Amino acid sequence: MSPTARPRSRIQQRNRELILDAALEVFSLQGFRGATLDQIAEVAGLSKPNLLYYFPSKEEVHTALLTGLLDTWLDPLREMDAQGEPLAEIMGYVRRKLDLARDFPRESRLFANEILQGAPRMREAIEGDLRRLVDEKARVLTAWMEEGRIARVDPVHLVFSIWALTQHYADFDVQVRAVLGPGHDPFAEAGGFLETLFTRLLAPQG
Amino acid sequence: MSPTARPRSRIQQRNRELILDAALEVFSLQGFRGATLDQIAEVAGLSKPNLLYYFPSKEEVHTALLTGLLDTWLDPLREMDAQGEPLAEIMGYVRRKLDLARDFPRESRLFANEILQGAPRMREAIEGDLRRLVDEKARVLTAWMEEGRIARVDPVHLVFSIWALTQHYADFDVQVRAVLGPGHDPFAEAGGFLETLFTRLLAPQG
DNA sequence: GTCTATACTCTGATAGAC
DNA sequence: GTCTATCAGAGTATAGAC
Repeated sequence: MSPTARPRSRIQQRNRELILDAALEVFSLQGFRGATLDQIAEVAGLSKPNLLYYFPSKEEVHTALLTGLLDTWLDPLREMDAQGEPLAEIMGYVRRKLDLARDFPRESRLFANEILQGAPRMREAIEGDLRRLVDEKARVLTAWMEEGRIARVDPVHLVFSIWALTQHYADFDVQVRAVLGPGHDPFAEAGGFLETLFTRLLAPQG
Repeated sequence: MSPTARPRSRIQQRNRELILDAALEVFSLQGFRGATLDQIAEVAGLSKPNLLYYFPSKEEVHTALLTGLLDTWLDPLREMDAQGEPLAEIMGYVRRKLDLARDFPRESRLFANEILQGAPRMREAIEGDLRRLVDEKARVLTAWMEEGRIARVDPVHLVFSIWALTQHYADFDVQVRAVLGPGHDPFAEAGGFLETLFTRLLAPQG
């Protein structure tokens, strides 16, 4: 009666999750080459050979993390609906992307590391799925602009700006907190700031 | 007729520059731990022992790169003049920061790597010099807002947004070019987009 | 499934000839 | 100043006992 597609014992399932969580922690901070199986095994609370019982190699652990990451990362953009109210749809996207950065900062840094290094393990996905989705949504944005429902601006760079502004709070978290000092909630403040920014940028021009 | 005063010094100077340039190339793509002296030596066109003749350790090469990097990175903000015309001063800052990202993408990625990893070798500078400068300029921005010369917005997050939007084009260059496709000049387009963005964000409200 | 022991490669750094 | 040779330690991965 188990609904799991690939039957694994609870122990296997649990240890795989422990390893992937530990790997996310280490890879996101050190990059692929900078991370070591020793570090990952220690964070996971397993021995190194035991880790290699679950994954055949370091590369495979990394691949398991990247697989699906891009999808998760792009879901908020997919949800932007051409039939909805333009400004509300865009602000909803910004909101979802910022929430993702707040709730999954390690995933954001893993992605940032991969791109910084020239996307050696994600090039294909970026030139394929990512590009197609952005092109599609850029057409939606362009249509809204031509209908006069939002102000005109380069639609692709608009998407870039949403990525840059939201991911900055996850990837540069250390810097953001150091500059703000204690007693601040960076993501809460960012939410208000970004709402102001995109409202003023996109408000239909008189 | 002028005899070379210190010929050895000139060779040293040249090789040090070769090494630092190669190290910038490798560290900016691989991070500190991911980079190897072999890679750096090969890019520099020297042997590994010869590299270590000029710098006593891998750590010293990295430190030599980071020293002064923050200053270079903050100079454009330092130049923002409280006595100038507010919008022109801010746009000048955006322009200078974007030019820096375009002309020194490796330095930008080196910095990004350092922050992503939790700023283990720059924490002090970030909590000190960086924070002080941002606080100072935030007061300038706040004064301009209170005088009604630019629209109100959180001044520190305004600075964050300038960093995020300009550095994105250097750090995520691979992704930007993959999405735009051939026949684009990302930095030229970004210049126009950012001018529009900050003009609309900061135009004094009616 | 998990462990100890270990093979083998890579990496940072040093010694010493020229 | 630059090279070859080399060391010690770290790192990935495997063998095999339990």
